[in-house]
Amino acid sequence: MSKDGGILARYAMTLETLAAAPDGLSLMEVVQATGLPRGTAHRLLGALRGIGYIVPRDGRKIYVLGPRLLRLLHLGVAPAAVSSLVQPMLEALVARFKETAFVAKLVGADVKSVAMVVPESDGQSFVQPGRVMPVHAAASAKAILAFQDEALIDEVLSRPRTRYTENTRVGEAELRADLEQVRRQGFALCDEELDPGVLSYACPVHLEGAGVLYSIGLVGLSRRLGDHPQSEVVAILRAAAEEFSKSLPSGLHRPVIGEVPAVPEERSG
Amino acid sequence: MSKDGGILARYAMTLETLAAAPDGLSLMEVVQATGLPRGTAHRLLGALRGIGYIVPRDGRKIYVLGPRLLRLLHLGVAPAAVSSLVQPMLEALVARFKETAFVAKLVGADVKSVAMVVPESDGQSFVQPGRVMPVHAAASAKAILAFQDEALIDEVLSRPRTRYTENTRVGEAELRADLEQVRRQGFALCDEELDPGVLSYACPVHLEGAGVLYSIGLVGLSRRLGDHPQSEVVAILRAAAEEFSKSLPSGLHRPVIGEVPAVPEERSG
DNA sequence: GCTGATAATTCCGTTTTATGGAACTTTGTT
DNA sequence: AACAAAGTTCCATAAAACGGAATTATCAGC
Repeated sequence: MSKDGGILARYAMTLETLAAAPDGLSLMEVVQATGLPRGTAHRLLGALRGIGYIVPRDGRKIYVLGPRLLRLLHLGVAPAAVSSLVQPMLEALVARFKETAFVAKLVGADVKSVAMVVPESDGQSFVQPGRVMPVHAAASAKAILAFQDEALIDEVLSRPRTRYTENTRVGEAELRADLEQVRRQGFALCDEELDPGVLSYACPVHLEGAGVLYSIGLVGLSRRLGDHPQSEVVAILRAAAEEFSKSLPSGLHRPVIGEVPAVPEERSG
Repeated sequence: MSKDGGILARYAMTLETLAAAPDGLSLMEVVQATGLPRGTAHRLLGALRGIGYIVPRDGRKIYVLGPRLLRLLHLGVAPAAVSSLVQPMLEALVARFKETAFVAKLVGADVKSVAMVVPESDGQSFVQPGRVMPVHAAASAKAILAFQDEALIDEVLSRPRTRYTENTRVGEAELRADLEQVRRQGFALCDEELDPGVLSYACPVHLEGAGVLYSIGLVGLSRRLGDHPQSEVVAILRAAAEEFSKSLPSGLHRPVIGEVPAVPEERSG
């Protein structure tokens, strides 16, 4: 059977066929579109479903691209690519709070700031997109890390931590508690943990089906930013995160509502 | 030795390992990160490279995610997601020409309009969002189709074609010549081929490494739109296409050389 | 340039898995 | 209920993956 590509060629073809179909495809539609034999197409779809690259929609016979693939694609996108998307949102935040607004992204096991807008009033505080945020002392990093899987969290927490200020939290148990709190509350807060006198908030950006890869936040002097009620800041950041999420090429064609019951069947073996 | 996942599990693992490494990984790094045997990892990387999912960087021994994955991302993006992005650009075009401006996207083997802005003066429009543009009689469709691969062009040209006006081109040879001209000139022009008295221009949007999936164009009455010199219309549409391309999340992680200036300490959180 | 270590690549006999046509089961329709 | 169409399972055959070992390329340091 050796056509041109290798064994993966037909998987890739199948994925692209599904990607091109806004509402998903049934087995027979895939067969027609790809020219694969029925049994073969069925097996390929099963294998793709097995690794979460595609997902059955609604009932069980219509397939769409799945969350795992979406996440992979997001991870692969260069940070700079999103900066133009979020610029207007960040500017709106700055206009609202007169503080620096920024977006951070998970890159490998680091969290990097990828876009930032600074209020005109304090021009001295310049921006360094690409800066790696310390995971234990930056709200932006905690907001993202809290929603990663255990393996990544373990890896991150196994690294050495600098005590930047007397507020910096360096104990592993402390930090795990922080992350738990972030998960519960839906936002992260760093109060002079990185720089003295500086306060920062960050909200995770939940990508539909792809988990959390970005956070959006505010930084400013505790004296000023602290004047705003926490609930107000968080509410507005949450709204911005939601808007950001929607503006990203997140959603695949159809909302993947149903949960993915990870590896439901493993029979016949 | 069939572990839990299927045969694809290790490919997925490899892709995710690479996705987590913005600067790419060598074979041995992949081996270390995944625990795969050397020979196996080498073979997997070769297969992934064979289908364009990963790409060797610089020399030949560092692998990063490839353009074909990026294309998958764009294909999977719901058309509505881009409309907010292009709205400002379309409005600028409308302000400039006082004609309807729109963006079309390749969806499967069809070209659909996904966003448009109509000049206030005339409430009438010739394009509605979601409308499938006939591939043989719409500049927007030709601008996209011209840059697809032969298989897709063949498929599209094998379908029946309606003769909308006496200018409509239905002959296969004619249409192939049209596409060739689009490739040469970098834009498509339909002069009363779809609706009598209506002229339309469209330029392809070239996505970095992902080919052409969108076009951006103008439609209007021949009498009015025809008054503008073709070179002027095309130049401005080209500029808009370029701007659009840059605003999209194109670009996978790049062989960025000037990496992390590693600023010692600065404020932020 | 020589040399020694490390990474990359190729080899190849063995074993596992994919393959796809056909048979079978489920689903949906008149 | 009967029929048609889609979905699923079966299975002998053929093909490809497998991975350890051997080979070649790459690159230090001398």
